Amino acid sequence: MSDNSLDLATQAVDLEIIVDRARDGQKLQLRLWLRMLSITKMISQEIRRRLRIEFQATLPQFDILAQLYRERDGLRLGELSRRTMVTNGNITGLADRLEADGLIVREILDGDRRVTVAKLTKQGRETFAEMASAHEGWLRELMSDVDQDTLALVLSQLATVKNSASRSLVESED
Amino acid sequence: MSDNSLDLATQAVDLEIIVDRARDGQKLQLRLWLRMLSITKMISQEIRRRLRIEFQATLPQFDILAQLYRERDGLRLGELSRRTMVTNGNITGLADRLEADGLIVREILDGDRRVTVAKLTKQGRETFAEMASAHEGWLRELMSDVDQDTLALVLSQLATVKNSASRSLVESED
DNA sequence: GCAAAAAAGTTTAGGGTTCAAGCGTCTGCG
DNA sequence: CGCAGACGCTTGAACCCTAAACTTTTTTGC
Repeated sequence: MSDNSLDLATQAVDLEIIVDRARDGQKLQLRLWLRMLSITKMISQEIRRRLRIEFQATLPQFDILAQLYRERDGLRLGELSRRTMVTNGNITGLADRLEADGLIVREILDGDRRVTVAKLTKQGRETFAEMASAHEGWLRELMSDVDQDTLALVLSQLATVKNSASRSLVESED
Repeated sequence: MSDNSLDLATQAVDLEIIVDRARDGQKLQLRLWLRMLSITKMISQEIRRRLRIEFQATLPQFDILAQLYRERDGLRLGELSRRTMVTNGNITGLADRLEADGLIVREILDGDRRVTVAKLTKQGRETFAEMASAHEGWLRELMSDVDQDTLALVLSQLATVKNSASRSLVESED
């Protein structure tokens, strides 16, 4: 179990925990991680496939449209990057393609010419509305064997996981 | 399911469903999906970052090494593709780079010259062992605020989600 | 005021991802 | 036998992704 042993005094204590854990059948963090990874890979491949076939769009594009859909006034590219967890440089190319497809427009903000704001066009709003509805249906379909109670439970437990990871990431920034 | 409402007769019916679900505070499937997506994105960005900094490796490369590590005799590229959920074409490039780095070797199978088998080199085994140990530690760190019972519970509930998605995918292949 | 620092986007280089098309290599069946 | 189709892998085109360097514009500190 790879105890990154630092100090002999705490070792004795830690060993008990380790033994208990070993008894339980192990590496729960690793197993949970691998399971989440395989599920999201499986589902997002399918979502990607359907978006491509039915809407000639990609998942990151859908993601950006979703953010803009609920912000009538548009969002600056940096904010878009933060919300979608996509790096800044990547936003540029995505916005280029969405703009070329006529789904969004880019406008330079008066008062600060460094800032670019992206917003949906009329066509962008209409197209996204269709996509979102289909997307929701696909998910209901993919999770149709899971009852509502379980869904709600997993949802809340995953909040714990998310908070743990968030905190860990913030704290390791020192 | 996919109610791309085509027909006015069914519309009225669908509306009731929508209203009921809205009352519950709904779209659990969608919310669960978005949560899983953001967690895996967050964690895998961090794992990627550390793999790059500490081992000059990428996550898919790590994934391939992991599969080969537990198969002393190596795996054919097609099998590798299936297990890692990476498309065939992609395996080629990944194997090219891993081979160039001296971590794996490719051998043509006697008896069927279409088949290529990849296996770890000595250096590959050693490097992977270090990576795996670090990787496991990172996950324990990222999930350190989640207690063991919760981990075990989420793990088992996610199995339900995974099975649902698997079944749904297989059945829609007709 | 003005140079230095910071902020917002873009560009670049190196991977990764998919799908579809291509090329050898087997194999089943007529 | 022989060859049509299946199989296993590689290639190519288009997109996504990241980090790091670079531009342009604005702010900050004297």
